[in-house]
Amino acid sequence: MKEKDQEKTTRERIFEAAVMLFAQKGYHGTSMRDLARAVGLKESSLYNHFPGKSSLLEAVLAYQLEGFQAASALMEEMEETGPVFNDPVELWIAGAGAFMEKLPPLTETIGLILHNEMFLDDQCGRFVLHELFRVRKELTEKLLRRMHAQGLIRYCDFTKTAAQYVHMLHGLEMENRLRRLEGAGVEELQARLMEQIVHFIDGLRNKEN
Amino acid sequence: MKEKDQEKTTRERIFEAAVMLFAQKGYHGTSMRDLARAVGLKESSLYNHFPGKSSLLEAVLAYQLEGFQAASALMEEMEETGPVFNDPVELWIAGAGAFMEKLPPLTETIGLILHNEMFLDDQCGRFVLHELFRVRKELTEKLLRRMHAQGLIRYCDFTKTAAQYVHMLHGLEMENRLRRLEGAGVEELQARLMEQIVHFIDGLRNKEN
DNA sequence: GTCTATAATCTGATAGAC
DNA sequence: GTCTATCAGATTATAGAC
Repeated sequence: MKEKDQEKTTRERIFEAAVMLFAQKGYHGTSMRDLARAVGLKESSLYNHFPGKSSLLEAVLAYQLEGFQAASALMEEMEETGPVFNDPVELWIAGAGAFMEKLPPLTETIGLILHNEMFLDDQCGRFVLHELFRVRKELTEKLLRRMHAQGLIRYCDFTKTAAQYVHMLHGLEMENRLRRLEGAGVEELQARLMEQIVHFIDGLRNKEN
Repeated sequence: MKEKDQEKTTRERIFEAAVMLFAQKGYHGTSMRDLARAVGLKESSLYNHFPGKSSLLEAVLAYQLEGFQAASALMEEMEETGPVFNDPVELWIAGAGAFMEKLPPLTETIGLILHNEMFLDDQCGRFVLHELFRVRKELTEKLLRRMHAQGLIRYCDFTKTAAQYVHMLHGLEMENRLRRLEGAGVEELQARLMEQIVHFIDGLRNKEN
C-alpha cells in the first residue's frame, strides 16, 4: 500500500513541516503563519487538514507513541528468533541498534520536541515519564536479569542499575543534541554514544568468564 | 549589606516573578502582561527596570552563572580545610550536599527554565553544555582520580565514568522534575536521588577494603 | 517610578468565493 | 481544497502626564 503512493499527501507535508518547526523554534514559537509558509500554503488552508494548532501537537505525540509501540512489538517478536550471544556487550549493542533501526524516521526530531515541551504540556510530560522512563527501565531491568541468568553479567541491584542506565542514556542524548546544534558531526556523536554504552555494559561483565 | 535591606526592590520582585513564570509556562508562553499582573504593576512600568523581555532571560542566565561560580569557589576553598573520609560514599554524599547547599535559592527553578530553553536559545544551550556538562564532568573526573589515589575506589576509566555519572544525574533530575509536576513529594524524590548516587559510587568501591 | 493611552505588529481562527 | 479577506484579541514596546 506504500508502493504506488509515492507522493505525500498535503496533510503529511503539513505534519512533517510542523515537526521540523516545533523542534527548531518550539511549539509556542511556531505560528500557523510560519507553518503555512514552510508548506507553501495559505494559513486558512491548514485548517482543512488540522482543526487547530494544538491538534498538530497531538498528532506528533500519537506518531511517536505508535512508533515506539510498533518497534517494541517487533523487538519482542525478534527476541525468540534472534541470534544467541555469549558476550554481554555484543548482545547489548546488537539489541539497541536493532531497536533504533525499527523506529520511524521522525522519531529523533520529535524527541527534541518532547524535550522542549515536557514541562509545559501535561500530555508530553506524561508521555516522557511513561514511555521514556518507566517502560524503558522495565525493559532494561528484564534484559539485565536475563543476561545475569545466562551468566553474562555479574549480580547487582538490577532495578537501580536499569535506572542508572536509562538516566545515563537520557543525559547523554541531551548532551549530544546540544553538541549537534553547536555543529558536531553525527558520526562523532554516534561514536560517543556507543563508547559510553559499551563502558556501562562492560562494567557489569561477569569477571569469572 | 543585607541586614537593613529587608524589603526587595521592585527590580528583584519582577525578576523573581519572571523566573517563576518562565519555569511554569516557558519563556515564549509568558507575556509581559502575565508578568505585570504577577508583580502587581502595569506593563509599561516593567520597562523602567528591564529594557525588554529578552533582557529578563539574560538576567536569569547571569544569576545562574554567578551562583554556580560562587558555589564552585566556595567548594575549592573548603576542599583543603574539610574533613577527611575513609569511605567513598560518605565523602561523595557530603561533597554533593555541601555544593547544593551553597547554590542560591532560585537555582533549581532556573534549572527548569534552562531545560525548557536550551534547544531554542543559543545562550541557554551554551550555558548548559559548558556549565552543566563540561565543567561538571571535569570536576567529577578530578574527584574520582583523587579518590582512587587515596585507595577509596578501584581503578576504572575515569573520563568515561565521570561522564556516566554526570549523564545519569541529568537524566535522574529530568525524571524527578517530571514526577514533581505529577505530584510526587520532595522528600521522596530526594531519597531516590540519594539512592541512585549511593548505588553509583558504591559500585566503584575498592573491593580490597 | 507609576500610570493611561496608544502604536504597530502578530496571533489563531473563520466566512465565503472559486 | 485552496484561496482572499477579515476578525477579535494578544503581543512587545513607546510617549507623555503625573
